[in-house]
Amino acid sequence: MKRPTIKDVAAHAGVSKATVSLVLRDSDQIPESTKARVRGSMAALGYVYNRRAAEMRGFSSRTLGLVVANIRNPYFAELTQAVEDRAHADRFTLLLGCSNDDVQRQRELLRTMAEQRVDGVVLLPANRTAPADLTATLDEVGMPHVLVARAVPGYQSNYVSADNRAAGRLLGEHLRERGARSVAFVGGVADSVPRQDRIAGLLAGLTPRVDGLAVDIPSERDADFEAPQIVDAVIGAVPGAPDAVVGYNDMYALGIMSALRSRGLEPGRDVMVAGFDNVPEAETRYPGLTTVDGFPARAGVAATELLLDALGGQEPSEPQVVSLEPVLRVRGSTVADQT
Amino acid sequence: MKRPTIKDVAAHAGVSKATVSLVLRDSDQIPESTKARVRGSMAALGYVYNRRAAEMRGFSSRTLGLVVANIRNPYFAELTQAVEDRAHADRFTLLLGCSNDDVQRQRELLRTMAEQRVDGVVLLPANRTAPADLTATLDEVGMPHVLVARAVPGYQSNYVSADNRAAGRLLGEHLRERGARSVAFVGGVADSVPRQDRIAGLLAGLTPRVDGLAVDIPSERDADFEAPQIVDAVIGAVPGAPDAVVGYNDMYALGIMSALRSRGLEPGRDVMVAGFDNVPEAETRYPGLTTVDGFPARAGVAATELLLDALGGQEPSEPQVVSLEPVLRVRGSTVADQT
DNA sequence: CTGAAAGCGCTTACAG
DNA sequence: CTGAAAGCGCTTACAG
Repeated sequence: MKRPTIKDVAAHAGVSKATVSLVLRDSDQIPESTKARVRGSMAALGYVYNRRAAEMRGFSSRTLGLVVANIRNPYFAELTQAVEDRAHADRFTLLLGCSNDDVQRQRELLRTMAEQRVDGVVLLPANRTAPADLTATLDEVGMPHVLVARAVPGYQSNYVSADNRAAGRLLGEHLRERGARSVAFVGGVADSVPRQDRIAGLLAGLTPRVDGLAVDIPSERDADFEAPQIVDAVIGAVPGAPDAVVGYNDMYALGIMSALRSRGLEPGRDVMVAGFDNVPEAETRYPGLTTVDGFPARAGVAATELLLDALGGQEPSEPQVVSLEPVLRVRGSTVADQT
Repeated sequence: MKRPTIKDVAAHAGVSKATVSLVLRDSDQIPESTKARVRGSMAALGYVYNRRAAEMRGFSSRTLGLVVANIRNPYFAELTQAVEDRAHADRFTLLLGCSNDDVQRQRELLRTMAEQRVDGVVLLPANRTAPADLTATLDEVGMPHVLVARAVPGYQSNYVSADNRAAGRLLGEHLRERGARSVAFVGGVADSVPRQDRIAGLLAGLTPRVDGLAVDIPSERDADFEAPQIVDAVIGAVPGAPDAVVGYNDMYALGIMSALRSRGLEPGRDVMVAGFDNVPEAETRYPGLTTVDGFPARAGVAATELLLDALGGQEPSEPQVVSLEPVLRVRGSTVADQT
């Protein structure tokens, strides 16, 4: 029941282990006749290459780690898919971990990945990750890495993200042009960097017409998309409804649209709604959701390529920062006669 | 720049490699004083345990593989998250692969996972997977595995899935009670087993009131949720609209709801809409989407536990089949006065 | 063109 | 209580 090794293959084919190893790498030192015989033995025995044994001779494990906060947000799912695609294209296998925005769990996952000897790791940090967490789990362990989507203030490293401030500004300017006078911001964890950046940009874009948020309702945990309670709060907090409700991301915004409708308010006509990310649903729902594209697939690809580059170089090079220029997608949720 | 090994730790602490190894496993043969000293050396050197080297002495890699068709469907995302959670609880790390419903790519992924020596694999098979594919990539390689969500006809193995036929029947009976006389079925790949089961169950539930589908529009690829074109076809094919449109899954159904609305038809009032899976959005959208709960998280947990059980046993035991009893969730998309 | 030997970083009997 | 030695499945110079 034990798995066959090159030793078994060698015995079966009547050659040495070294020859089998050379056949595995398709070396041109070995004549085709021998290769064919050895390959026949492999097939006959059901031999499977043990990459992890090979790795011990100094080879790369050809695995990358990906730790995400969760995978249920379509933005993260799309990013995950892109990282997997890009890694697969270079024949890397992906180890996946979901931290569920739990810093302790994130630490365990990063540690395990180091023990598994991944070549490097893409990290979408859990909310409230401290720089010291990453120093301990990444730097001290000498694991090449790149952060994506969420910065960790005070921690220097490779980093790929949409420019959240610019994204907020685009949305703010659009809402101002559409005549918004009071704007509510809903969802996201209070102290998260992307949230603060989005709000700061939004306010910059709204000025001078609006000089602050009418309502600002963060959520306890990031994947809490239970918009109904939130919308109650929004509507309750303002005399009449605000002109516009901006979700921390599209998932919140879509929830808000449904909640408004359940109260007889039509998004785009009675209240403007907008989000961030441009998840696929933002386009296909009716009315379409105005949002700022964060290019999750591009972010995933860019992060993976940054990581692969870092693996190539001997010297730990300067931290690279890639900022994706956001693009506004105007749809029916803010302009009633658009789809 | 090379990573420290137990040899380095041993030298630093003035003990033998064997002692370091015993400290790693927290053996009670070693006095606390020695342990403390050795651990101090580990910390000082930044030592990271090399699990893959340890594995070569016959240890498990403590990794599981998960290959899914894609991760963008929230059903699969939820299932993936559940598998990761359950694996993590037993201190297993997950290797993730996305086949994108490409059989060739699925084969590569399974092969890589075998080479990486995962202990076993959970597979959500790509559409059109042939039994021979799995025999070659799983059985001949001796890799413990469990299929989930989609059966591969003619292939015997551990299998976890919702009972799609029962799910279809529940929905069919519900639509019949609601007075449906013509029903369109939309989305999903034509020859997929779950699709055929859902339709068969649906028709059984609709009989005798309805004796066939008014329209049946499969999609080319599984993640094509572009409902607009599909809805055109649905509406174009029937004199007037059909009474009810059933999506192959909730993603199609949600797309249909939006598309209907964009044509001035209100789901639940003018046309009934229903789906399968009960993704989170089905509940939070307005109107809520009537659907049949397929319990993705439970399926993921059950599959992982089946796999972990199979790893424990020496003998390859009889294939286990777990069928999750579906539950109908009635919401506003078929009953206008419900939420 | 192919084989014998050393070594990757661990663990595990077996001595002492 | 701790060390020396063998071995897990590979690869890589080095001989022949």
